[in-house]
Amino acid sequence: MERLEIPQKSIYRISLYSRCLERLEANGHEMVSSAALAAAAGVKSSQLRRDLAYFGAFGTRGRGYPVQALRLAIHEGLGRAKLQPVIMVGAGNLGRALLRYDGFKKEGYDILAAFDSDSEKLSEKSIPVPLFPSEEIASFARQHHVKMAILCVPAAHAQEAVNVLVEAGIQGVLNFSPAVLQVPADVTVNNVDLALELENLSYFVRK
Amino acid sequence: MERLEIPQKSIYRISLYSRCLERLEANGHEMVSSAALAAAAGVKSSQLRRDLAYFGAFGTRGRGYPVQALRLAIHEGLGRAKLQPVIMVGAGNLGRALLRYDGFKKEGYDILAAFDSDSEKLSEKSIPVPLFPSEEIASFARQHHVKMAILCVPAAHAQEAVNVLVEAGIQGVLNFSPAVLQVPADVTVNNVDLALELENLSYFVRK
DNA sequence: TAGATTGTTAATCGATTAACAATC
DNA sequence: TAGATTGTTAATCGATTAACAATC
Repeated sequence: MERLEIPQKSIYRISLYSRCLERLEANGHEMVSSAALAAAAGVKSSQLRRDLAYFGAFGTRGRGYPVQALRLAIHEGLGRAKLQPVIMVGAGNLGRALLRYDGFKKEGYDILAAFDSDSEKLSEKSIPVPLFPSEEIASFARQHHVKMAILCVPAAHAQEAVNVLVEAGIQGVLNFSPAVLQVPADVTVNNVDLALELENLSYFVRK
Repeated sequence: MERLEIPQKSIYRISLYSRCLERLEANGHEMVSSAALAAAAGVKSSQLRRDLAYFGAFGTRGRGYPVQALRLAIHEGLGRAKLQPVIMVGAGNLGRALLRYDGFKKEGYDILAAFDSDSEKLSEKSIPVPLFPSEEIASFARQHHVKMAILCVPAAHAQEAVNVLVEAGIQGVLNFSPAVLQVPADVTVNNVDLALELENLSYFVRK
């Protein structure tokens, strides 16, 4: 089963199933049907079974899926490298806000350091990680084997910032800058555009 | 042209085009071709033309689109209510972090107040908006005609929180809680799951 | 007119879903 | 065995793209 052939949308859902399985396991469930797990994840049961089929056949006809074994199979299948080191690029309002958020660490992603081109910010005290000038991104990433970055720079500087990241060997970028980024095919960029999300919501709100 | 028939993915892209048009306009461009605008937004030109067709025909064959008129047509077509009031529900780490982010206001979304069920947090000083107990959500939303909310409560309390929001007449929820929410069909929930995004990225990073 | 580019159709592609044989 | 539920196929649905006639 070639990993790269699993569609990205399936990968998202499978992570969601994993989270539901953790909760079921914590509640002492040993087996779960595709119908029950799908309901917990908010999808159709046929979709769930199809998604799981990318990893092979783990269920037992007539009985369902073993909760723990399925969770472990998903972890194995996704090849998730827990405790993945991450760097934050851009320490403006959003970057600093996210640095204070503890949800990343809880999920196993450790933000090692932040970088900013504005040396004024280097004296900023309210940040829970070391803050370095942008020039040091490449050497730091190589030294600490960092493969993932969170990008929070102004839109106007996002492309040049991501160029530096690519050059530094970063392979995955979580981009909060409202900009369309060009990267080589072997680098993945996931965009989170907060203003766009609100704007989209407002379309569906009756005036 | 019935608004509700435009697919949500098109709505997202159209907002993106709008942003690109603003930049073109600021740079003094009067006309733009579908090819150039599509390149700026990172999509195919045929997709852009198809998206724009939902609003009618604004281009001129052989010449392209008038930048300002197209931007205005999009604003009109999306029916965007700028300066939309918003409330923040949940003032934990992520909620407080986002309250300090100024990107929402810049885009015309004004966070009027935050709500939390933990009365301990009510004395919290580092928040730039008033913080009230959760019991006051409904009366506040009605009084200030709030139709949109940002939800940042722990997963375990997300469903009960969104129930309160629905009851209070909220029609759009930007949900940062890692939970699958059930809402009536006339309420829109857009999910932003930061941990899921990082987890997804890590799948595409070579180990 | 010739060149350019839209608006729109038809073809393609990919993802979702229903259905059901396999089988515990 | 009878009932339940998977794994998988085939049908459906929806979104993307190529292509091109219309037309500035």
